[in-house]
Amino acid sequence: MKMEQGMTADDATGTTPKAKPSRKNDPEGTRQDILEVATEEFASLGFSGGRVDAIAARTRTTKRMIYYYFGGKEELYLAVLEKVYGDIRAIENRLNLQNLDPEAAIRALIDFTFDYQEQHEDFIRLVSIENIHRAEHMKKSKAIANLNITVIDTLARILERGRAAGVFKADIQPIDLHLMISAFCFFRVSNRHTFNLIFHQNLAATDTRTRHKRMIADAIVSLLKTEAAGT
Amino acid sequence: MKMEQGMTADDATGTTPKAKPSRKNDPEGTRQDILEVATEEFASLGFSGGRVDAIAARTRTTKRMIYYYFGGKEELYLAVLEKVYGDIRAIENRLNLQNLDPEAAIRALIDFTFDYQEQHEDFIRLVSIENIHRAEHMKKSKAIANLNITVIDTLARILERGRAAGVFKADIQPIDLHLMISAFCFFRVSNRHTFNLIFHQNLAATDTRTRHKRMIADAIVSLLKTEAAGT
DNA sequence: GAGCTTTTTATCCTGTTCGTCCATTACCTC
DNA sequence: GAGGTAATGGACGAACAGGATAAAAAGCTC
Repeated sequence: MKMEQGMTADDATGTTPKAKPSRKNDPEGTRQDILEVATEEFASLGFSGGRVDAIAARTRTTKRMIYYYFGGKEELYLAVLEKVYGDIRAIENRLNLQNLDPEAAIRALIDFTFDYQEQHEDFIRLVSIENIHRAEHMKKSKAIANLNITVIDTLARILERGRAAGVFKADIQPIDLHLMISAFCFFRVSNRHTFNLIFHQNLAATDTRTRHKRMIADAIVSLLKTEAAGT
Repeated sequence: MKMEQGMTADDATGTTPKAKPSRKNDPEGTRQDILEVATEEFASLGFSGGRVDAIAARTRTTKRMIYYYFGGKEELYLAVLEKVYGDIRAIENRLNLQNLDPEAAIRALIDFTFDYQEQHEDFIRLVSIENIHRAEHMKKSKAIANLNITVIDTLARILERGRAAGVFKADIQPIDLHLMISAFCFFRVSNRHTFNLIFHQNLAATDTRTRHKRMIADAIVSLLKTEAAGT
């Protein structure tokens, strides 16, 4: 005979008179708990590879609660995506680079992007995963569509100041610049495993990291300072 | 009553006297057929998302053949990986850039990389997928480990010539340079979907493509020509 | 064409996986 | 504390997915 949770000592016919465990309701807590575990699961195994049962098992609650709070596997995955995107945008929006001189501002922005991507592998993985799915889940998200994107604006202002000051000569669009910066920082993390395997390098090593950070910053800055050559 | 394949006209009790279809054996053909369909399936849906049954259905043969020729889902996936990696390396190895002047050689290499990635989305997707799996499948592949990688060597020689000629002043390692080029070309394709969605751009558009190609080439070249600034 | 191996087809099996049903307990309001 | 709503737990089910079994046809060698 098993001692069930929720039984009172009186109910128990066994010889272990335990105090009633007495369940505590914690809606917001369970929600967060599920969301955190789900983030790890999906970031680690992808949407198809992630298992609802596995998530439930590592939660302090049960699978039923996932469906109660999120509706289903896909909605849970979407909630995860919205959370991680919300996080990075929130931080980006707090960046204040307008009191630095243009080159310093660009370097600071690259510095931030580089470090953030390096430290948030889960984010990188989730974005990669979502691209494998051709962003089909993200397309359904109103939260992500309404995210306030300030990086492009920030970049535009820096570029403008740089051109006005005569330091930046190249005619580069803010979005393209953002793409170039993101590409490098992202790729180092996202493609780390195959790259390490094929080229016998360790992209996670500290010295490699600092070298790469300087390289991408130098590349961007020298691009901006160089007059367009024309093709 | 159904008319079954393999029935002779005599066996058929129906009124349609068909000639015996008579099966043809085509081992290599079947193998290739499976491999091609599997490439599409895995590139499109990932390893976990890809379905053995779905592959079999789009093949002119049956699921049993997949197990007969490849052993299982994972081995089939590995065969796909080995094929696409083999393809790109084979082409890379045929590049001949040593009779171009250093800058032209670098630009030609970037041109090739850019176009290849742009045109082989399946390759990009499979590499992304494999990175989500932390390259655990690739690690098991002897074929990929033994691939002859010449890009780094090619780059090293170009850099050397450039430095000797006094055109390239920066002290950049070949692998790092390859990383930077790959990162940009790869990211444009791999992260196309989320990028388009968030920044309302179309990274697949032709004008965007040519603009980006020039930008990455300019960035690399100006990096190489610039003296290291130091931090 | 006999005998053997290779290639192919059709059917079945078992564990997994997402999702649901139903009952129970906590919490809040009056 | 009565009664209603929110939150929770555990077990069940139906579809699916990877793989295995058995047997037959094709092709090769002598």
